Amino acid sequence: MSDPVSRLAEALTGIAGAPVELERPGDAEHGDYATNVALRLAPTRRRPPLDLAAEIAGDAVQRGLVTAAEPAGPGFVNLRVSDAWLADAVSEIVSAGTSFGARSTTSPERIQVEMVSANPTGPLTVASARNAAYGDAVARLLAFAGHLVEREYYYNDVGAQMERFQASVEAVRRSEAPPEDGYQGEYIAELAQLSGDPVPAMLERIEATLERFRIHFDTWERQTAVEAEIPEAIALLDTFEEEGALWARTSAHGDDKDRVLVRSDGAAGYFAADAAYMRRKYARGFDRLIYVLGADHHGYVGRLQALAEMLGHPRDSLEVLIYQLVNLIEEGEAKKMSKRRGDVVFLDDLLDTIGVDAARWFLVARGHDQTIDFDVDLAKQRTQKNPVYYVQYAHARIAGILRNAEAQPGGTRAGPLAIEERELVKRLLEFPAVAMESAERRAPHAIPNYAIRVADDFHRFYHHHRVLGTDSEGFRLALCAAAQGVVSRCLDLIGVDAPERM
RNA sequence: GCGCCCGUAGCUCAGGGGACAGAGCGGCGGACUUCUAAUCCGCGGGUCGCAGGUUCGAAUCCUGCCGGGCGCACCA
Repeated sequence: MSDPVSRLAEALTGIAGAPVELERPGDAEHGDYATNVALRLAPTRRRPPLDLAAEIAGDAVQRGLVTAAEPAGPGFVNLRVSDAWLADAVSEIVSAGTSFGARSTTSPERIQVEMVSANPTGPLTVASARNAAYGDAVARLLAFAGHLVEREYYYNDVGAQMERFQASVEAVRRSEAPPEDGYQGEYIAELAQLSGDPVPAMLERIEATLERFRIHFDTWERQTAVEAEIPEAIALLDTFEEEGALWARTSAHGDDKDRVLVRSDGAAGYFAADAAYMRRKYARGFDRLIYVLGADHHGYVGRLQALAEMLGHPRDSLEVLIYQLVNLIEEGEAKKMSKRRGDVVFLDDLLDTIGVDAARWFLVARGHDQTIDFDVDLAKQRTQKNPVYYVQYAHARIAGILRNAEAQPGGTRAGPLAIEERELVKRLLEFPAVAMESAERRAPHAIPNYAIRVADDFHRFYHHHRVLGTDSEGFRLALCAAAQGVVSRCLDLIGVDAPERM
């Protein structure tokens, strides 16, 4: 896939003889684009950077790639593109439509993203919501980049936690107090109204919440189904017996220590289920497995990678994406959330309060390596200040213009492009690189960040220039259409609506 | 003790080798006969935790230290 900027970079690469990356200088004096290729090349070419820069600049202008190019600073090449180049770029964005910036990968893979996977012992909390918002945004980015992505939810349908949960519901049904270490909360009482196993009902509720959060899971995997295949998995592993237990020699594959597969009491350990589950995933034909886990699970990375290797798969075909936790702030103090204690914020409550758009934006807009302090009381206020509305507003404004337009986008412009027009076009042209890097780094927060910049440039353009009824109407309509496409794509990549009206 | 993450403006955070470090919020002051003022414009605000190192160049990479968060089960 190509776009105007990467084609320019490729052409310059041909001139320089080394990969050229174009950046947008912070200072307008430095032109539209700049490259540091001369600085990088200087040591190996044994020439002063500025000489090289001058040479590259000269060639670039001579070959008509840019209208101006000059060496600058310690050895940058500053480039200026023509209005015509930018206008052509706008048409290209418009005609590319929804595929602008898409399919950036050169090697499409079949990828499974396993995320959320919260035990069905209660409604989803804001902690799981971050997992969901982050994991789904990564999944969307990967799909946009050209991969085949499936989302999976894994849950325990047996085990101590589940028994406690079921016993808690049973207790309420018998009008008794919940067991010690049991679960409390209104939802337990609600489940007690129904008959039978509360687990399927809880799962239905979780799925409904996730769908409301605009996340659709392709598959749901149960622990019992996975556990049935433990023997097949163990057969593939390097194991040894010690003190009556069966161990996997994960330490030979980079893990800190070996892991128990079968306990001395004969019961299968959790790691055995991990192994069986992973074997099953690979057997289903995925090229890449992505696990989305909270920071409290970062200790799993080593053992999961070891497992992948022991099962005969490349270590890097398995990725564990770790995001930092969401802290609840109450009266200025961080509290660890506990579902059993009941001091949690449920995702549904958050959505009732601030809505899906603000919630998804809020949870994905900061880096996943950054801990989020979630202040319940501030959530509602914060929503009014949420930049998501700033971005959505840009989209709605454009929709309004296009609604009122009688002419079709495209066509000529009158006179030279205004500074606001040039800035907006260049901003839109950044999108393919932003989307690609965001996908490759599994860093979806770059998208909302970029979307703010686009909205910024659009609002500025809007304020300074009228679209309809001007001599440049055709071009400006195309520019609006291009901006609308990029904004709506950005919002879609993080699961936020792009409203036609606000 | 060991491992992972974080420390950038009053607050919340971007920036992950390049040219004077950015945004939002908050503060102050301006702009609506207009395609949506949920907008725009201006002002103020920073020893990029500390100390070394690598480099032509470090907020960015390396080492150590300080501070904060999260983990280190034959639990699930």
